[in-house]
Amino acid sequence: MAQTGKSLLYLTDEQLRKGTEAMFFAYRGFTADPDRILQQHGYGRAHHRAIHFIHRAPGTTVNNLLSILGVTKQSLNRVLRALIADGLVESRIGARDKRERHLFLTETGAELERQLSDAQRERMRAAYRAAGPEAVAGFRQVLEAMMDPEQRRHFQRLSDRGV
Amino acid sequence: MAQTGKSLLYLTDEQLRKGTEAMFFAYRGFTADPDRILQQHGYGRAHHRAIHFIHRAPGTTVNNLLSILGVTKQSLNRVLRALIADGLVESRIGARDKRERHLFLTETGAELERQLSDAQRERMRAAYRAAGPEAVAGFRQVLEAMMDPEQRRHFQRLSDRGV
DNA sequence: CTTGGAAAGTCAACAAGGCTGACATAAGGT
DNA sequence: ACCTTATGTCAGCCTTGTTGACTTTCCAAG
Repeated sequence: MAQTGKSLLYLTDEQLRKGTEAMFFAYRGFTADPDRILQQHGYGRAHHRAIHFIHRAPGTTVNNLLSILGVTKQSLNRVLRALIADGLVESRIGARDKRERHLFLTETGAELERQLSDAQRERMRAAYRAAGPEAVAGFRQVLEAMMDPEQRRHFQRLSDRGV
Repeated sequence: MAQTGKSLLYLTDEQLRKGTEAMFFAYRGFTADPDRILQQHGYGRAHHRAIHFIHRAPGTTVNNLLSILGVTKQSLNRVLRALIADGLVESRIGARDKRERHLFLTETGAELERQLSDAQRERMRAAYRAAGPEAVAGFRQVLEAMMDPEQRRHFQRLSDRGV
């Protein structure tokens, strides 16, 4: 908005490189806490992602989850099979379209989700608090601009439900 | 700075959840371009990381690289072996301490590094430009606050050399 | 000068989680 | 009746992470 007349020093290669390195190191921190919890349960990040988005969009179909996660159905299926077998996820046959499976977290699944999101939220909260509200707004703006259009659609669709 | 009297609405669980999802989707975009290039060369992200940090800190030792990347030496060694065999990385025995290997990019390695960082930088530049300088400052603040202390030390040490 | 320990490399084995390809089943739509 | 879609599953492969065990090289302290 008010950037046009300003210095463009923030677009130097050096600044951009710092941004990429910050992303790299921050993402490691971002996943560190959940990773520890998941390991105790014999799960990995793939399970976390499935659990997270099933929690966020209960009753989502497998196909929808596939397009959010951007993996193959074989890959997702392996993860879902484990979560269903362990009683964390329930798969219900669709009422209208009986080919579809609608996915839900069981109480056990919701419990693990809570553990994982609590841990991740705490780090996020600390970072947010340390940086302040304006920084957080900027953080989100840049991240959103960095997404591929399809990913941005998913992100915004999820946000719209939640706000 | 000026946040103390402000609304704390930016620290709600909903805002924090959006932050985590933004990180997830943005990181996918962040790695998408280099991933495509790497695939053409038969490499993966592990190779990219090695190449990036060898470029950033030419002559770094294997041990130093290990602690930046946070993987095991066996894992890194596999990657380095391939890069050395393919003539992208050169490993020179230390002058002072001959046990150490100092790592450098060859001209071929530097060429690939340029390709990769050009691609990644273009996406970063577009995101930065779209978001504006204040947003970028906030972006970096939040990311830095999200890092583990050890990762932050690495990040800052690299930044200090470069600025 | 010997010896302990650090730095590095290597081999083997394993697991997670991506991928492709092929195929089966069920059910909706034309 | 036929085609397509949604899902699941089997088999096999790759990358990249892990642990454990072992060797070689070499600095440095005793």
